[in-house]
Amino acid sequence: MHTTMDDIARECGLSKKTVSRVFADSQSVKQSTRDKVLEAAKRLRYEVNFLARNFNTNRSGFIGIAAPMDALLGGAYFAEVMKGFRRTIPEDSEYIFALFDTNSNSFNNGEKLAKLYRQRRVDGLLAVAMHTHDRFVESLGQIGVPIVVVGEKPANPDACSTICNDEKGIALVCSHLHALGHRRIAFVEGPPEYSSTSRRKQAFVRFARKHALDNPPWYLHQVENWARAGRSAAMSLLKQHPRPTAILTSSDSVAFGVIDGAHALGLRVPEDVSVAGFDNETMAAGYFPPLTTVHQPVCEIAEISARKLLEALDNGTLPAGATTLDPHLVVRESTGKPNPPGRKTSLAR
Amino acid sequence: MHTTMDDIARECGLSKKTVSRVFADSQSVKQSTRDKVLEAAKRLRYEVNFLARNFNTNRSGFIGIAAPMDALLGGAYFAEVMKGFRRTIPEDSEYIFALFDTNSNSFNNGEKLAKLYRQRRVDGLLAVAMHTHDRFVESLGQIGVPIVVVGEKPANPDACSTICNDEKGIALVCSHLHALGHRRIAFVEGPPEYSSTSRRKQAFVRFARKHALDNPPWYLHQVENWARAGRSAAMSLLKQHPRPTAILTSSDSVAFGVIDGAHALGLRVPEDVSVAGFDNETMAAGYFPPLTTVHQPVCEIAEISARKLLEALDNGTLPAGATTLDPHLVVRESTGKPNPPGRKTSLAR
DNA sequence: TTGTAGGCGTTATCAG
DNA sequence: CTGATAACGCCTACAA
Repeated sequence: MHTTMDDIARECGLSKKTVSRVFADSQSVKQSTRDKVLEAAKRLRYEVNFLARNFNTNRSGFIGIAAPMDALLGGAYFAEVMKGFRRTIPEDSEYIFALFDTNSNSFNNGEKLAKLYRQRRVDGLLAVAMHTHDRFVESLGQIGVPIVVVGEKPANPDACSTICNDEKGIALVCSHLHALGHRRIAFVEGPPEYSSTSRRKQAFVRFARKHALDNPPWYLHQVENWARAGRSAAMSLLKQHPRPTAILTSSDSVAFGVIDGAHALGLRVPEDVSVAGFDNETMAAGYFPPLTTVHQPVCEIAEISARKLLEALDNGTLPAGATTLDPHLVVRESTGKPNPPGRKTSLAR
Repeated sequence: MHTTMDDIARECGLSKKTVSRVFADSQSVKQSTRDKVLEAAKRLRYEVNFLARNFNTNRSGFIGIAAPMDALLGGAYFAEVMKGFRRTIPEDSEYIFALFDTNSNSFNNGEKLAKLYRQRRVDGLLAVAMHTHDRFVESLGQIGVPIVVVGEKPANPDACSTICNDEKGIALVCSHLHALGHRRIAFVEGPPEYSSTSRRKQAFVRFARKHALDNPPWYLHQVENWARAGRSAAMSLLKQHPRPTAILTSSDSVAFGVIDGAHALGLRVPEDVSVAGFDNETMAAGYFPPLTTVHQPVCEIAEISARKLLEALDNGTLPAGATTLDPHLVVRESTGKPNPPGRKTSLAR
């Protein structure tokens, strides 16, 4: 059927093993022999049979990308992540990417992923946008699958992950708002399915304590889902007295909603209330007003994750714990000085 | 190292083959034997070694998705396509998706894809957003790789593809504009890298001829790239005399630019000029004004493509030619009646 | 319903 | 630098 190494060997009057060496790129082959083999291979249209090679080496050559596809696939986040992956593991490398949806039933308990590994269908895994309730990292750690969690931090401290320094990010925005004169800053926290959400809230709480902000408990608001949740959160926050002069959110998506909510109440952003987000999503720059936010180095996070995995596939050992990358502040037009206390706001009119 | 069928066989006092039958889901195994095997497998944490199975069956179990990743990954189009794929080839099927970037150097000449197949790394291929200059379909047809082109139509009429009925789509918008009273309709054509672009233009030209529209040659405009190209096209079109009363584009992206261009000239849409697009992108509904456009059944196109591939993987034969799905018109606010001839337009003021 | 023998195409071992 | 022989773990014949 297909040409095999045997055919090439016979054609060249060599042993199978020598032919094998040529394609395995081993050094110990005379140049003339190598040329002869390559010529014959070209002539007979020979290609290495990876099914056989993989069987032999016990490696599939596939790297799995595990992610909640429905939520991620249309977004810029995943596009950036993939850019980072592909930059580090290029098309012409020995690896190919395989896609797995973590939202499928069997995934969360780790069953499916454990199978993937025991069945030798993937050599390693990159887990993107892992949810806090996803259990596969634990299941896999036990069987020794190389897995790197991208952008989130699993509960298990030994798990290998690469994340953005959320504490620093929050400190950056908070300091920015504080410097502008804000002392009543509210925080709208997204859903707890991502580990970053709670890290960001905790960082905010620390900042508030440290700088003795005038923050009553109801300035902390947790919202259910991304879409529109920020809007209602803002409306309830902004009806309170005293009203916060700035609202910080754990994600841009929520911040967009907060801005809408403020507008719905007849408040101007940033004149009446400043709003800041986190993530620097594509829409952030084009929003009205353009959103002040924290930029996560998503592409770099992906690159580093992929590099760690590649090294693990070579060495057999994965560095434990989280690598942390610094974000930076992007100041746009949604934040400004708070209204002087005496001045009427548009809401009061 | 890993548990093998031999271990299970020994454990159960059976032959390897019987164990094999259990996992190959063959009927001819006594229930009690089957149970014994499954129990032992569970106890010893046995999983079939797919590397061995694949080697033996000469199938990888991977379906390749070939696409220009940079251009597609952030967009709603790819998300829809993947939704269709995953619906038809679910997570728990025997197949896994592998990703390939058609923009990589080696791809266009078909070398890389042919290799993928000859090396047995993929069983079949789904080509998304194939460019007209991509040559891989031809190269692959020759070696008999099952490949389905999704959403575009390759030059080779024997190639298997699933596309939207562009002729019908154009006829729908054109009729809509014609019924509103438009007789001077211009067409802005996107870049020729997608086969759909030229089909749409040709359909427009046919309509214009058939209905004897008053269309001078300069009403046809080809633009280089999607972003901002529509804008300048509109500005040059709308400065001509007589001015078109409606502008149709071969894609929404271009239509957005056209609207911007009209606005930049101080023209109102649709009062001074109607604008219609094609694709019904996510942004279309939220644009100002909301865009009248043609909705492509992208998800269904992907589903049908995947189904055809699956059948080919079973039967060994791929249906030749293109399957065509009907689009439908989505009338929004960017189209309206043309200005009565005598009335001054805002441009003339 | 179950078992035996052999082969799939590569790489590993160890010898020359 | 090259070669003979033996794995690797499963599946396909065919036989019992």
